[in-house]
Amino acid sequence: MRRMTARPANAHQARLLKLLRDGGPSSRAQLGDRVDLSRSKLAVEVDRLLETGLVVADGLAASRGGRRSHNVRLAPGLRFLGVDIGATSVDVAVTNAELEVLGHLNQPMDVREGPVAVFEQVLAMAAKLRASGIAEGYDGAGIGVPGPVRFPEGVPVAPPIMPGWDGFPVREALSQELGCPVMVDNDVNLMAMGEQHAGVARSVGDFLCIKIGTGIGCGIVVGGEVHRGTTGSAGDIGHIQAVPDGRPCACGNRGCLEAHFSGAALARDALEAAQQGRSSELATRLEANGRLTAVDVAAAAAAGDPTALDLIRQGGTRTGQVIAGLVSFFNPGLVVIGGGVTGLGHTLLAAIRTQVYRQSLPLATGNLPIVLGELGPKAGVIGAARLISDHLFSPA
Amino acid sequence: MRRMTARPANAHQARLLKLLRDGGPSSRAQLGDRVDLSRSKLAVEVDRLLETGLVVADGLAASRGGRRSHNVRLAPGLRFLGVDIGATSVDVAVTNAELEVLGHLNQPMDVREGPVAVFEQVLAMAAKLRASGIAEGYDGAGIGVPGPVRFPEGVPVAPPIMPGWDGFPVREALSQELGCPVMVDNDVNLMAMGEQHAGVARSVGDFLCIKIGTGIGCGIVVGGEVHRGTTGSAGDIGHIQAVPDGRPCACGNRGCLEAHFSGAALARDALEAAQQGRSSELATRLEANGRLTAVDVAAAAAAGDPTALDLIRQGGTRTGQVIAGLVSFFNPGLVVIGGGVTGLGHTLLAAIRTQVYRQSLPLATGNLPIVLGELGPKAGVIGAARLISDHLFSPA
DNA sequence: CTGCTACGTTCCCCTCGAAACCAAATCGGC
DNA sequence: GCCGATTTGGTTTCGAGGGGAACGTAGCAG
Repeated sequence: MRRMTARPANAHQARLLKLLRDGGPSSRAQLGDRVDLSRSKLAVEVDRLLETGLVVADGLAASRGGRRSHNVRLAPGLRFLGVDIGATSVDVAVTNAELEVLGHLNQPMDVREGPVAVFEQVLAMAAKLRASGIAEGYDGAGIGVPGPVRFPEGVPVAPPIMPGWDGFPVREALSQELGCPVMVDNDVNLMAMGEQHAGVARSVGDFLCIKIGTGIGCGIVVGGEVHRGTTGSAGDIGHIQAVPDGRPCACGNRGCLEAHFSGAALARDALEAAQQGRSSELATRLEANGRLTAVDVAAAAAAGDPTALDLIRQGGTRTGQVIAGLVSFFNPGLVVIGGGVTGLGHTLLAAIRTQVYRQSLPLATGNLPIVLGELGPKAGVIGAARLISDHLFSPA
Repeated sequence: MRRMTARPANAHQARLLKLLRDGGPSSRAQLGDRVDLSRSKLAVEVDRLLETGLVVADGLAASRGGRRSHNVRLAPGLRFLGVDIGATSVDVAVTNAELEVLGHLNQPMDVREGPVAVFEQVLAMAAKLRASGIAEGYDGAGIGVPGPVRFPEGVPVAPPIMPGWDGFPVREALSQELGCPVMVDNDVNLMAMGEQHAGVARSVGDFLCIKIGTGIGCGIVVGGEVHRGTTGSAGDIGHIQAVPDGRPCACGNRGCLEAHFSGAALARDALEAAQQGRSSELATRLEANGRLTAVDVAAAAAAGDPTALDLIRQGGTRTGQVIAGLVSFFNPGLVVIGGGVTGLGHTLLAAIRTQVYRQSLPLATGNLPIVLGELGPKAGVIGAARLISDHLFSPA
């Protein structure tokens, strides 16, 4: 099929496209309720969108006591690619224009293999999804990388855990390969956008989204918009000091949060506990798999292993200490916990909550929900799709 | 004279008023360069503003090679009152419409005496300024209080250091007394607005403004706008844990930044040092005045007293630790240090800088100026005047 | 006096919003 | 079951408002 060529001609059309994306098929009347336009102007702009093909008629809606309305919807053939590059795995998904996930693949992969190898993988996965029949092509792609990004250019800058990517023109390269527009952002920001679009953070203006995976980061949403900071490194909380004179960290300092709690730190701690004979549960799993990850700790904790539970609680407490500071500072309306360690579930959440509620000001915590993300691994790819759709659904 | 009765009728007029406020007297052509309006529309709106009396003709400008332009300016008789209520003193200033300070008074006062007593004081100071002839009346007033504020209503909420103020209708009460519109905000936010308007933070979109006075707080500016948080307590960093299991704090926790460094903590430490005979310089000053404040420590440090220098350095290091975390999280383009302890000057600044540059990520600190505010005690009152002018120069 | 430049105003056309108007469905009464 | 009242959705008409360009005006330089 023909790929998306048109772009909204003005802010009104952009607004309408986003309403159709977020609200699904709608009548002109429904659109009119949500946008500040006269009915005549609205009709004109909808007609123009129909002409471009971005929007198509979608039949008559059921009557609600009067004349039935003619629904319109976004072109059903539009397809966005959402890519979430983690430290140790890649997620690729295809969505329609309403950002519903039509297909989703995950593959282990080491980001340190560099952009060329990773892109090969991503392109193969995108091709596989296309081959499965859910997409005839891609109208745009969003991609998240585990490090700071110079957002306007779509280029990673000084990413600690993916040194080979520094300055690599991710946006340009991927756009060339895929033949469609591409936007790049930090993976944590995309997770925040995902939970904002389709998860627990719907209708919350200011919130924090803590992603605990191999590393640890924080998406910051202010007034509905992602805050990226002056150099694109906002939310990089992994190297905030959690323990004075604590463990040495790869960054050169001591006591960084990430050195004390993260997927990587947890795996190290679990290994140590197993080898020192402090946990038979973990030792068994080590013997079975030859290595230990956060998943093993989660399983051991679920089986009631006290050492595993302790590791999780301690990590949660450390994380909670840092979050408590951020909550006092930022006064968010919601804190979302997500990322690979969500499997640790409510043990982790409870430890974090306890610490935050104890340490932050009552005024800031009084009405502050601290919850797990509800989209899991889909948050990142949905956020990525949302990123590119926000871009494409804006005036050219 | 007649007080300001008119308000801008639309967003264009609001924009023009703000341009005249920030840029001083201007010609229609100059305004046209800074606003996206046709020359015809611009002329119409300027004429309407002239009719309302908010704007007046200001003679002809010098020629720049062609026809001379007719300047316009904001009504010269407009007067704003800026009030900055600190924990231990009150600042009151009068500005013209361009927010230039025409008169400024400061008086010691304990905020814990409650709103009624403080208001009496403030009104007396406002009357004194008016009596001096610089104002015939006030067109609006901005007021800063040292605690969280429910911004839309202008009411303090659960302020720790001013318990008698909780829920007191500051905005309404003051508006009644002064007979003009009033806006209320946290004092730290106003300091940030002041430095943004007329100080070091001009033209910086994202910055932090750390105010170290009796307590310690932080104004957060995102995209040029003050971030107040969900419950108005954003920036309340005084109770972030700086020292695990550190000193007990009035808030019930231990190791809060404010318990280890602030005007109050510094005075306590200085007293202890003097009494323990660790500093003859401080002991002399204690004997002379019967008490010690941050000013004494500054003087002792200036005289080379090692204990005083040590106290400042240690405080700066503690503060720097917390700021380092905030910088990693927020990635600002500038950090401004202000408040009562600015007298400690570069000793303090150096300690803060050292700590932040050591602990934060290079990407976040690489191009990050950390500077002292340049407006001193005027920052708060200018910010207050700016707050009310922003309000009055917006469509009703 | 004659260009030249900059400033301000006038005129025309297009856009947009509000309201009247037209169309299509349900509901209720007989 | 028919018919009008009611409700909801969509279209047309009309007038105010705003942008662009042409035009008029005021100062400077030679």
